[in-house]
Amino acid sequence: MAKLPVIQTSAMACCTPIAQTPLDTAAATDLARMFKALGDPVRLRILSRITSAPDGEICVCDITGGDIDVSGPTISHHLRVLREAGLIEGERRGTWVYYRPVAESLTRLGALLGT
Amino acid sequence: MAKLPVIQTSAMACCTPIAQTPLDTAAATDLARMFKALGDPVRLRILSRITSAPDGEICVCDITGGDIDVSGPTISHHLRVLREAGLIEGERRGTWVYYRPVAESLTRLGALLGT
DNA sequence: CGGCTAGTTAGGCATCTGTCGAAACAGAGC
DNA sequence: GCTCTGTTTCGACAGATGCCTAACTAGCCG
Repeated sequence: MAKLPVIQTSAMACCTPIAQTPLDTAAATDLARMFKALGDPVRLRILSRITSAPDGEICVCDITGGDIDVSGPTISHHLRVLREAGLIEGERRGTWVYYRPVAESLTRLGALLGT
Repeated sequence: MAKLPVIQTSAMACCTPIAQTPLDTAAATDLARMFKALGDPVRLRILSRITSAPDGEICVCDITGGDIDVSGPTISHHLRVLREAGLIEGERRGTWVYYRPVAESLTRLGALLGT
Protein backbone atom coordinates (compact mmCIF):
# COMPACT_ATOMS: atom_id res chain seq x y z
CA MET A 1 0.00 0.00 0.00
CA ALA A 2 2.65 2.48 -1.02
CA LYS A 3 0.23 4.97 -2.53
CA LEU A 4 -3.37 4.68 -1.50
CA PRO A 5 -5.80 5.56 -4.26
CA VAL A 6 -7.74 8.80 -4.12
CA ILE A 7 -10.84 9.37 -6.15
CA GLN A 8 -10.66 12.65 -8.02
CA THR A 9 -13.04 13.43 -10.82
CA SER A 10 -12.59 16.13 -13.38
CA ALA A 11 -15.94 17.73 -12.75
CA MET A 12 -14.74 19.16 -9.46
CA ALA A 13 -16.78 22.29 -9.05
CA CYS A 14 -14.01 24.26 -7.63
CA CYS A 15 -14.11 27.66 -6.16
CA THR A 16 -17.54 29.09 -6.70
CA PRO A 17 -19.49 29.67 -3.49
CA ILE A 18 -22.72 27.76 -3.40
CA ALA A 19 -24.52 31.03 -2.78
CA GLN A 20 -23.66 32.41 -6.18
CA THR A 21 -24.12 29.70 -8.76
CA PRO A 22 -26.62 26.83 -8.86
CA LEU A 23 -24.83 23.50 -9.01
CA ASP A 24 -25.23 21.18 -11.95
CA THR A 25 -25.70 17.47 -11.46
CA ALA A 26 -22.08 16.48 -11.95
CA ALA A 27 -20.69 19.03 -9.53
CA ALA A 28 -23.38 18.25 -6.97
CA THR A 29 -22.65 14.53 -7.13
CA ASP A 30 -18.99 15.14 -6.70
CA LEU A 31 -19.36 17.50 -3.76
CA ALA A 32 -22.02 15.36 -2.13
CA ARG A 33 -19.56 12.49 -1.87
CA MET A 34 -17.20 14.69 0.11
CA PHE A 35 -19.90 16.10 2.36
CA LYS A 36 -21.34 12.65 2.91
CA ALA A 37 -17.95 11.50 4.11
CA LEU A 38 -18.12 14.26 6.70
CA GLY A 39 -21.64 13.30 7.69
CA ASP A 40 -20.75 10.78 10.36
CA PRO A 41 -19.73 11.60 13.93
CA VAL A 42 -17.00 8.98 14.02
CA ARG A 43 -15.48 10.14 10.74
CA LEU A 44 -15.68 13.74 11.85
CA ARG A 45 -13.80 12.91 15.02
CA ILE A 46 -11.23 10.88 13.13
CA LEU A 47 -10.71 13.72 10.69
CA SER A 48 -10.33 16.25 13.47
CA ARG A 49 -7.67 14.03 15.04
CA ILE A 50 -5.83 13.94 11.75
CA THR A 51 -6.09 17.65 10.99
CA SER A 52 -5.15 18.66 14.50
CA ALA A 53 -2.11 16.41 14.69
CA PRO A 54 1.01 18.41 15.57
CA ASP A 55 3.14 16.83 12.85
CA GLY A 56 0.52 17.24 10.14
CA GLU A 57 -0.06 13.52 10.09
CA ILE A 58 -1.08 10.80 12.50
CA CYS A 59 -0.52 7.09 12.91
CA VAL A 60 -3.58 4.86 12.71
CA CYS A 61 -2.51 3.33 15.99
CA ASP A 62 -3.03 6.70 17.66
CA ILE A 63 -6.62 6.78 16.44
CA THR A 64 -7.41 3.19 17.35
CA GLY A 65 -6.01 3.55 20.83
CA GLY A 66 -7.75 6.84 21.49
CA ASP A 67 -11.13 7.69 22.93
CA ILE A 68 -13.05 6.79 19.78
CA ASP A 69 -14.58 3.55 20.91
CA VAL A 70 -15.27 1.59 17.77
CA SER A 71 -13.39 -1.49 16.65
CA GLY A 72 -10.21 -1.41 14.59
CA PRO A 73 -11.85 -2.58 11.39
CA THR A 74 -14.50 0.08 11.75
CA ILE A 75 -11.83 2.76 12.09
CA SER A 76 -10.21 1.35 8.98
CA HIS A 77 -13.52 1.44 7.17
CA HIS A 78 -14.03 5.10 8.00
CA LEU A 79 -10.49 5.96 7.00
CA ARG A 80 -11.19 4.38 3.65
CA VAL A 81 -14.33 6.46 3.17
CA LEU A 82 -12.46 9.64 4.00
CA ARG A 83 -9.61 8.61 1.71
CA GLU A 84 -11.86 7.74 -1.23
CA ALA A 85 -13.62 11.08 -0.78
CA GLY A 86 -10.25 12.75 -1.28
CA LEU A 87 -10.26 14.35 2.16
CA ILE A 88 -7.24 12.51 3.53
CA GLU A 89 -4.39 10.49 2.13
CA GLY A 90 -2.40 7.69 3.72
CA GLU A 91 0.98 6.09 3.42
CA ARG A 92 2.60 3.07 4.96
CA ARG A 93 6.03 3.57 6.49
CA GLY A 94 7.37 0.34 7.89
CA THR A 95 5.02 -1.15 10.39
CA TRP A 96 2.68 1.80 10.69
CA VAL A 97 0.31 3.66 8.39
CA TYR A 98 0.16 7.44 8.56
CA TYR A 99 -2.67 9.66 7.39
CA ARG A 100 -2.67 13.37 6.67
CA PRO A 101 -5.38 15.77 5.49
CA VAL A 102 -5.72 16.94 1.89
CA ALA A 103 -5.85 20.64 2.59
CA GLU A 104 -7.11 21.66 -0.84
CA SER A 105 -10.19 19.49 -0.54
CA LEU A 106 -11.06 20.79 2.89
CA THR A 107 -10.57 24.43 2.01
CA ARG A 108 -12.55 23.95 -1.18
CA LEU A 109 -15.52 22.70 0.78
CA GLY A 110 -15.08 25.51 3.26
CA ALA A 111 -14.95 28.12 0.54
CA LEU A 112 -18.10 26.70 -0.96
CA LEU A 113 -20.01 27.36 2.23
CA GLY A 114 -18.39 30.44 3.64
CA THR A 115 -18.70 33.94 2.37
CA MET B 1 -46.99 25.95 9.31
CA ALA B 2 -46.27 29.49 10.36
CA LYS B 3 -42.91 28.69 11.87
CA LEU B 4 -41.27 25.49 10.78
CA PRO B 5 -39.27 23.82 13.53
CA VAL B 6 -35.50 23.86 13.42
CA ILE B 7 -33.38 21.48 15.42
CA GLN B 8 -30.72 23.35 17.35
CA THR B 9 -28.80 21.69 20.14
CA SER B 10 -26.81 23.48 22.76
CA ALA B 11 -23.65 21.53 22.10
CA MET B 12 -23.11 23.39 18.85
CA ALA B 13 -19.37 23.37 18.45
CA CYS B 14 -19.18 26.81 17.11
CA CYS B 15 -16.22 28.56 15.72
CA THR B 16 -13.19 26.41 16.29
CA PRO B 17 -11.63 25.14 13.07
CA ILE B 18 -11.50 21.40 12.89
CA ALA B 19 -7.78 21.64 12.29
CA GLN B 20 -7.10 23.05 15.73
CA THR B 21 -9.16 21.14 18.26
CA PRO B 22 -10.26 17.50 18.28
CA LEU B 23 -14.02 17.22 18.39
CA ASP B 24 -15.79 15.59 21.28
CA THR B 25 -18.68 13.23 20.73
CA ALA B 26 -21.46 15.76 21.25
CA ALA B 27 -20.01 18.33 18.89
CA ALA B 28 -19.23 15.70 16.28
CA THR B 29 -22.76 14.32 16.39
CA ASP B 30 -24.18 17.77 16.01
CA LEU B 31 -21.98 18.76 13.12
CA ALA B 32 -22.36 15.40 11.43
CA ARG B 33 -26.09 15.97 11.13
CA MET B 34 -25.46 19.18 9.23
CA PHE B 35 -22.82 17.68 6.96
CA LYS B 36 -24.98 14.63 6.36
CA ALA B 37 -27.74 16.93 5.17
CA LEU B 38 -25.29 18.27 2.59
CA GLY B 39 -24.23 14.78 1.58
CA ASP B 40 -26.80 14.24 -1.13
CA PRO B 41 -26.61 15.59 -4.68
CA VAL B 42 -30.27 16.51 -4.81
CA ARG B 43 -30.13 18.35 -1.49
CA LEU B 44 -26.96 20.14 -2.55
CA ARG B 45 -28.65 21.33 -5.70
CA ILE B 46 -31.76 22.39 -3.83
CA LEU B 47 -29.65 24.30 -1.35
CA SER B 48 -27.68 26.02 -4.08
CA ARG B 49 -30.96 27.10 -5.66
CA ILE B 50 -32.06 28.58 -2.36
CA THR B 51 -28.81 30.32 -1.55
CA SER B 52 -28.41 31.70 -5.04
CA ALA B 53 -31.96 33.04 -5.26
CA PRO B 54 -31.94 36.76 -6.11
CA ASP B 55 -34.46 37.67 -3.41
CA GLY B 56 -32.73 35.64 -0.70
CA GLU B 57 -35.55 33.14 -0.71
CA ILE B 58 -37.27 30.84 -3.15
CA CYS B 59 -40.69 29.30 -3.60
CA VAL B 60 -40.96 25.54 -3.44
CA CYS B 61 -42.82 25.65 -6.71
CA ASP B 62 -39.69 27.05 -8.37
CA ILE B 63 -37.71 24.06 -7.17
CA THR B 64 -40.29 21.48 -8.12
CA GLY B 65 -40.72 22.85 -11.61
CA GLY B 66 -36.99 23.28 -12.22
CA ASP B 67 -34.42 20.95 -13.69
CA ILE B 68 -34.18 18.79 -10.57
CA ASP B 69 -36.10 15.80 -11.79
CA VAL B 70 -37.42 14.11 -8.68
CA SER B 71 -41.03 14.00 -7.59
CA GLY B 72 -42.70 16.64 -5.47
CA PRO B 73 -42.81 14.52 -2.33
CA THR B 74 -39.11 13.79 -2.68
CA ILE B 75 -38.32 17.50 -2.93
CA SER B 76 -40.39 18.08 0.17
CA HIS B 77 -38.54 15.32 1.98
CA HIS B 78 -35.17 16.84 1.16
CA LEU B 79 -36.35 20.27 2.21
CA ARG B 80 -37.35 18.81 5.55
CA VAL B 81 -33.91 17.25 6.02
CA LEU B 82 -32.23 20.56 5.27
CA ARG B 83 -34.65 22.37 7.56
CA GLU B 84 -34.21 19.97 10.47
CA ALA B 85 -30.45 20.27 10.07
CA GLY B 86 -30.83 24.00 10.60
CA LEU B 87 -29.44 24.91 7.19
CA ILE B 88 -32.59 26.50 5.82
CA GLU B 89 -35.83 27.83 7.21
CA GLY B 90 -39.22 28.03 5.59
CA GLU B 91 -42.39 30.00 5.87
CA ARG B 92 -45.80 29.72 4.33
CA ARG B 93 -47.27 32.86 2.80
CA GLY B 94 -50.67 32.19 1.36
CA THR B 95 -50.60 29.39 -1.13
CA TRP B 96 -46.85 29.06 -1.44
CA VAL B 97 -44.03 28.14 0.87
CA TYR B 98 -40.78 30.06 0.75
CA TYR B 99 -37.38 28.87 1.94
CA ARG B 100 -34.28 30.86 2.71
CA PRO B 101 -30.80 29.84 3.92
CA VAL B 102 -29.68 30.13 7.52
CA ALA B 103 -26.47 32.00 6.88
CA GLU B 104 -24.97 31.44 10.34
CA SER B 105 -25.17 27.67 9.97
CA LEU B 106 -23.56 27.66 6.55
CA THR B 107 -20.77 30.02 7.50
CA ARG B 108 -20.15 28.05 10.68
CA LEU B 109 -19.59 24.89 8.69
CA GLY B 110 -17.44 26.78 6.25
CA ALA B 111 -15.33 28.25 9.02
CA LEU B 112 -14.85 24.79 10.47
CA LEU B 113 -13.25 23.58 7.27
CA GLY B 114 -11.54 26.60 5.81
CA THR B 115 -8.60 28.50 7.10
C1' DC C 1 10.93 -20.04 8.51
C1' DG C 2 7.72 -19.06 12.49
C1' DG C 3 5.64 -16.06 15.34
C1' DC C 4 4.16 -11.37 16.50
C1' DT C 5 2.02 -6.78 15.73
C1' DA C 6 -0.46 -3.29 12.75
C1' DG C 7 -3.84 -2.64 9.56
C1' DT C 8 -7.11 -3.96 5.84
C1' DT C 9 -10.57 -6.78 3.68
C1' DA C 10 -14.60 -9.96 3.61
C1' DG C 11 -19.02 -11.53 5.13
C1' DG C 12 -23.20 -10.90 7.68
C1' DC C 13 -26.72 -8.32 9.91
C1' DA C 14 -29.63 -4.46 11.66
C1' DT C 15 -30.69 0.04 10.59
C1' DC C 16 -31.00 4.17 7.82
C1' DT C 17 -31.86 6.60 3.37
C1' DG C 18 -33.79 7.95 -1.14
C1' DT C 19 -37.44 7.33 -3.95
C1' DC C 20 -42.05 6.78 -5.44
C1' DG C 21 -47.39 6.83 -5.69
C1' DA C 22 -51.37 7.63 -3.08
C1' DA C 23 -53.58 10.09 0.24
C1' DA C 24 -54.18 13.94 3.33
C1' DC C 25 -53.84 18.75 4.28
C1' DA C 26 -53.85 24.10 3.54
C1' DG C 27 -55.35 28.25 1.14
C1' DA C 28 -57.58 30.85 -2.57
C1' DG C 29 -61.47 31.65 -5.09
C1' DC C 30 -66.04 30.69 -6.67
C1' DG D 1 -69.56 24.54 1.16
C1' DC D 2 -66.94 22.91 -3.05
C1' DT D 3 -63.07 22.71 -6.04
C1' DC D 4 -58.59 23.59 -7.73
C1' DT D 5 -53.75 24.02 -6.86
C1' DG D 6 -49.68 23.64 -4.10
C1' DT D 7 -47.42 21.12 -0.43
C1' DT D 8 -46.74 17.72 3.06
C1' DT D 9 -47.40 13.17 5.13
C1' DC D 10 -47.98 8.09 4.71
C1' DG D 11 -46.68 3.46 3.37
C1' DA D 12 -43.74 0.73 0.97
C1' DC D 13 -39.64 -0.75 -1.36
C1' DA D 14 -34.63 -1.33 -3.06
C1' DG D 15 -30.27 -0.02 -1.97
C1' DA D 16 -26.74 2.06 1.02
C1' DT D 17 -24.50 2.50 5.57
C1' DG D 18 -22.35 1.30 10.06
C1' DC D 19 -21.00 -2.05 13.02
C1' DC D 20 -19.13 -6.40 14.35
C1' DT D 21 -16.28 -10.91 14.08
C1' DA D 22 -13.22 -13.57 11.45
C1' DA D 23 -9.86 -14.03 8.06
C1' DC D 24 -6.24 -12.03 5.53
C1' DT D 25 -1.92 -9.17 4.18
C1' DA D 26 2.30 -6.48 5.33
C1' DG D 27 6.25 -5.70 7.84
C1' DC D 28 9.54 -6.75 11.83
C1' DC D 29 12.51 -9.77 14.63
C1' DG D 30 14.50 -13.94 16.41
